[in-house]
Amino acid sequence: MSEQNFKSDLFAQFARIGKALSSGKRLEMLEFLAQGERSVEQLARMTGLSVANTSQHLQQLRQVGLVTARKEGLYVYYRVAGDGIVRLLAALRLVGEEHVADVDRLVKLFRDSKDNLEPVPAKELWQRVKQGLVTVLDVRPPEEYAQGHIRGAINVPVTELKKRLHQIPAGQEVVAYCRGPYCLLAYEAVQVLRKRGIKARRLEDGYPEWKSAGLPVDDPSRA
Amino acid sequence: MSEQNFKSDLFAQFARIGKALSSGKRLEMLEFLAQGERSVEQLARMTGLSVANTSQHLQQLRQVGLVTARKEGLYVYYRVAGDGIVRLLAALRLVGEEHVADVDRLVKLFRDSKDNLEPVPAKELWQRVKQGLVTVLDVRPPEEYAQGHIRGAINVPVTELKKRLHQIPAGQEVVAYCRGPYCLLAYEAVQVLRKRGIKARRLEDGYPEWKSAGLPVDDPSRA
DNA sequence: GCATTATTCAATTGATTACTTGAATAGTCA
DNA sequence: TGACTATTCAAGTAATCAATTGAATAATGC
Repeated sequence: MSEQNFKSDLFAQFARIGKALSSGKRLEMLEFLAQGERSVEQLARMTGLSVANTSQHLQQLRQVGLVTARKEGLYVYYRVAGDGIVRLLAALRLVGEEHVADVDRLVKLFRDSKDNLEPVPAKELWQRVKQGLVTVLDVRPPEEYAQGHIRGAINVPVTELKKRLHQIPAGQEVVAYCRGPYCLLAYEAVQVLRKRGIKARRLEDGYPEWKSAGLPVDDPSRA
Repeated sequence: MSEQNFKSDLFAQFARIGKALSSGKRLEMLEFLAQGERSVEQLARMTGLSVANTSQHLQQLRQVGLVTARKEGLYVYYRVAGDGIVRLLAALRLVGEEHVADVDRLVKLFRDSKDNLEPVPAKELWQRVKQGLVTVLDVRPPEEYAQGHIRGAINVPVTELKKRLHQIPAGQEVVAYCRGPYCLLAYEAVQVLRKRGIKARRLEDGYPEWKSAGLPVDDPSRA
């Protein structure tokens, strides 16, 4: 095989991955799947697409190896194929934020409409967790928490936060996190906590980024 | 703006970048541009596309901010918009190698057909350069060398290597590098050097990856 | 001004894509 | 077994994309 053929064949393969990333709906699905596995119906509900359409998008993702599927009973559960995919999505996000004006505009609009004070970078958080200085609060739904979470985090979904405030250890700063940098759950949680006089900040990114950075997690599927 | 709208708008923007990466020819161009700036005609020759077609691909890349253009006289020179793009390409390559069976097959075929002994990782190379233990050899054409190269590297294009062997310091190991992990120039150089009894290896990646990793370069455009 | 050159624009072609609809498959539960 | 469910498949439509072709821009040198 000549170098020219090798190269164009190879780039054609990489382009298949690019094509899989060329749909906003597929990106949404990937981001959701980065939390843990999901059935087709869950993904359809979440993206607002028809089930058949969702299934077809998932098969495109599967064909290029970005997700894998597992059948259990009537349900087919999809999950991202590895941490490399989360890192690819992060690189895509970074390029978007740096070079696409519209992304910058949207993110600014989003951040300005929220309380964006003091997001905590992942590494700083882990330092402080090791020293026992901080309570890590996972505000995602219990199903997502159950599929893996930051080591030592406690789970109080944002929907139940007001009722379950007593579960938050007093006298210590709280850092809340959720699905990723564009997930609103942690913003909400921080607002709720601060209104009640609890010192609270949010993690800069979310669980998938934490995990793909190799930071400590509790992941029952690997235990 | 509701969270749902925000998210779909945002992912639609990221999808535009994915779409730009969904063509093998565009990926080839990006990889070539990662070496330094290039005119439209150079890129057309290099990809085997017509000039008009090349121009249109470049405009797609420009629209999503992956490349920028600069006009000088009759020529328009394109370049990648930042190091983040090189890292995005690297993440794409990694996912391809890990999850796409065809990529793995192609790469194996390619590597097996070449002498692939002992590629040197970038960080190891820089350790040894600092200690003065190794000669770094840039075997790309002088134009590419002139646009930036590994700090301290000497430039002998692979085409002239046999004639200019005397320029290689004797008694010291040589590490050759070129454009990237799928570039053949360094393989060739290693073969030539070894045939003449010079201890030689190749760098694992190429110049763009070295630079985007923040390792030291000599880059006249920043001087 | 005029010819030349690099690049871009505009219109056209055939191929590919997203989504819908309705039917087929495979597994569960009574 | 038969009713029911989640998922996938297959066919059709409208929209989008890659590449070609020929003309239009802009910069250079005479």
